[in-house]
Amino acid sequence: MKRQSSSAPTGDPGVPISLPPDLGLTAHEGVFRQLRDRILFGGIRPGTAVTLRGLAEDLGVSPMPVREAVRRLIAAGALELQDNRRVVVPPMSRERFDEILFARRALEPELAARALAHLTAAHIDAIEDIDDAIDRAMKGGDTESYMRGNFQFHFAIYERAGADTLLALVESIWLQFGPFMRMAYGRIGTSVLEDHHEFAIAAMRARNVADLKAAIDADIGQGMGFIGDAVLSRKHPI
Amino acid sequence: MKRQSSSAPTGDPGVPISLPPDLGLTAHEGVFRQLRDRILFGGIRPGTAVTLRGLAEDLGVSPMPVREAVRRLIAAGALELQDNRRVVVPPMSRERFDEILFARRALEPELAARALAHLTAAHIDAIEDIDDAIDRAMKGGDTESYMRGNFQFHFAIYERAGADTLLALVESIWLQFGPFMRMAYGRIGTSVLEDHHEFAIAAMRARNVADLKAAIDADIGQGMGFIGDAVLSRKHPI
DNA sequence: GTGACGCCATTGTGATCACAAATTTCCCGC
DNA sequence: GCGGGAAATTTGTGATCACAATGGCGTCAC
Repeated sequence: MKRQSSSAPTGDPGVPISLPPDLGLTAHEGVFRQLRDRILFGGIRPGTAVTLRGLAEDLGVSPMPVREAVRRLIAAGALELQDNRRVVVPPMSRERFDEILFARRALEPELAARALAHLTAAHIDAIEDIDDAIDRAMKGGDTESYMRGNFQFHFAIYERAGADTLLALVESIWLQFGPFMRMAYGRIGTSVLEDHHEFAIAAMRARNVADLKAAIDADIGQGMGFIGDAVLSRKHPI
Repeated sequence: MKRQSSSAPTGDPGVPISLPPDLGLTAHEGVFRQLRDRILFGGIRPGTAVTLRGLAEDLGVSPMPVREAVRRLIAAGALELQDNRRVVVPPMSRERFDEILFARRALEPELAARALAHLTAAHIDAIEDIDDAIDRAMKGGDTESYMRGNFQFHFAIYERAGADTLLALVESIWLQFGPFMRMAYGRIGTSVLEDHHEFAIAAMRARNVADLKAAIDADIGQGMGFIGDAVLSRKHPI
């Protein structure tokens, strides 16, 4: 599926700014991934409006592919279309936070369990490398790298389950609490975190399903507890 | 949010066919609901291609709002965009079916449990009315009404939980197995069904959370078992 | 100084046009 | 009769234009 001829009918040189040049995917798919990453890793603050034309200019495309990407993200719950037709990252509430926590604990340990049989030693080594990078980012206070690493750690496991339908549900959930991870880490810092990734890696090496599910569950509880404390304690929950 | 002026620039009378005249929602929202219902209640056979222009003509709008509605449904997993750019209802596989079953059992009993506290006697009466309608449809062999009733029964309960995030996940899941319900009932008929709705109603009246969760879980197991037997036993799974 | 009213820019929505890829159709050659 | 390739149609994708609604901003009255 090649990209269109990028004719750039206007007189300007037509240089896309932050979108990778081509890569053989459609414009709207590229915009979607770019936008998804921004949301997932805290690039968009909750409450601030996102405009189609603004994003289109940012990414060097027409508003059209942006519309489709935004529509997808709205369907995933990552963005919200307000009554005034403003598009924003929806605010977090105690109720919504609780639902997200429940869904994560209901789905992610199962996904990890299903992945275990398909994980080779090489896979586990790669996952441990990701965890090492997370540790370095944590020590260095690099919030962005920490969040990217944490996402990679979890999904490197989940992807091996070969359960795309469940994976899509979990991705949708991550998109909904992603923006608030950034807010939490920004407020408190990453140095105080102690995740349960080591336990998960040990359980994977030991091929122990119960321990792996417990480690993932504990990691979710710890991480979400941290976010919940930081975000929901505010007077104006935003 | 009013609809646009519907100028109908072509010479034809411009009569929308199956879309309700206005109702104060955007065209793309109307198309979305129409299309969602078709998918949910078996109006679109898996594997058959859905074209943007074709649907637009059917619904009396331009291809534009159809694009957005289709994009939303693709994001929800209800439709699939193949490599050849064809849009279809994705086929069912044993693996995907198993994931859907797991997700339903993980989320729906919880949703029912959370709804219980908010259910008034009047709500339960209304739900029982829906179940009566289901029984009539079942006796009469009216597959369409049965499916609509079954959907209404479950979501009349789930909606009262006030858990929109979880509800959206469950809606996405229903969209994915809906088309195959029709296939199953079409092959075997609705008369042999015996759901667990009565037990669920009794548990709601008794305010018994555990029984309600058990009834919903049993209903899911029975219904999905029926669909699985009918759909996955085919030589060509489609 | 302060409030309200009106004007203008911005924004999402929908329609139409253009284009390339894919599919179908049709015709010719064997 | 039957396969194969070229032409024509169909289809998704992207861009541009038009429009109504919303928000922002300045101005004027008091």
